[in-house]
Amino acid sequence: MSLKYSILGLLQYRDMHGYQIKKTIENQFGHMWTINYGQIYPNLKKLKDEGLVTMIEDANHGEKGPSRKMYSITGKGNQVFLEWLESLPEKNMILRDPFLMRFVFFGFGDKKRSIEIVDDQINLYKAQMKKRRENLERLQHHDIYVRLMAELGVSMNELLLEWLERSRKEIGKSMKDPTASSSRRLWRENGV
Amino acid sequence: MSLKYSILGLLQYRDMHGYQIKKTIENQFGHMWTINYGQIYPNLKKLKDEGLVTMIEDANHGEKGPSRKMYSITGKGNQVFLEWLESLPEKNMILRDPFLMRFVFFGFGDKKRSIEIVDDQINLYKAQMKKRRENLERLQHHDIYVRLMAELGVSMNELLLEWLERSRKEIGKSMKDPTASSSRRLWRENGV
DNA sequence: CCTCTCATGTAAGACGTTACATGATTCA
DNA sequence: TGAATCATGTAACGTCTTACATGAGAGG
Repeated sequence: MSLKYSILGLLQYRDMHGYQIKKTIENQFGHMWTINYGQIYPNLKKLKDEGLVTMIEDANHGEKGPSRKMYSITGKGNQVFLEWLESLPEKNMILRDPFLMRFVFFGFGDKKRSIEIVDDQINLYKAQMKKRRENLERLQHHDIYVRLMAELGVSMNELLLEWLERSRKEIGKSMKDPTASSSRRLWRENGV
Repeated sequence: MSLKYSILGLLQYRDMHGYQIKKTIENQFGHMWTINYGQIYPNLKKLKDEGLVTMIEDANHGEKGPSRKMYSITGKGNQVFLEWLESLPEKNMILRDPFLMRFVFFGFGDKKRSIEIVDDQINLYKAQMKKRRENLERLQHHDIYVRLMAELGVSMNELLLEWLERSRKEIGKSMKDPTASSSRRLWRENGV
């Protein structure tokens, strides 16, 4: 997996603790990824065992808030990171979306309900859009790679919103036009 | 998970066997999803045990090729499917991409190598684009939902290609311009 | 006072991938 | 003759999610 390497990548910028790693991946990279502690902490432990990072208990932080464990990348970690960075990605993009999985089958359900669900998605992406635009503004003078990633996040969001609005209209149209829904049979006959 | 429900959805169109279900999900829905037999067959078994589908050994197929097991949706399966279809999606879109995960860290590696890896992605999406456009053409008179999904697949592909080409140029620019790479420090100071 | 954010972790279970086994047919 | 496609399945392994436990500080 690449989480391991992403952690090593973040530690190139500076030493970090687990909580910070999660926040950075989720908020700095275009708001495109999610990760949970169940992945972060075991991975940090493993990286430490493999000698790719070292851990420093953050003693002078102990007074206020919970104890922090800062991680630093080692020479070996650096080497492993660079090897990964320059290798070709093992896999293609993976996309999973419970909404889109439903969407394909909306022809079998109630149109009004479909529109409600689409509207829900529109609101979701509008909220996300706000975050992503703010994030992009904040990154204006940063590392071009991080900035480009943030731009991709915004562009994808825009595309999705336009597509959702268009889909909403087409569903509305098909509610009034009785001939539009008869195409199900064609697919049936077409084979796979 | 939604694979279970996607299978029920496909069985709304017509009876299918496992192999066919895989092909349909991969090729009919915008070439956006992948699935493997390790998911399909256990899921079919489970659906059968739950009484949501029934299995008919395809006897009159036995002469040529391996034995087929056709699955039909039951009344109960139909009911469960419709409940799922009209419920709100449990989760947001999940995107994972080993390429994008590398991309954010290209500032730490060799620029020439980065461009090679970007070029590789461009070729990959160009090939995918061809498939997706053909798929869309084939679906011209089909179910609007399936068609809209295919359109989304093409649009996303286009967006990704444009973004990759632009990124390629920007990496090239940053190779010549020494001031462009100094922004790493800013992020460091910015906190998380 | 209550909620949010900060901070670390584990255990169980769900989900997904890879690799293997098997074998016929079709097409170049 | 060899590769691709059709067809079904399992076992082992890896990854991811969810739920839990714990506790302090900040701000409204």
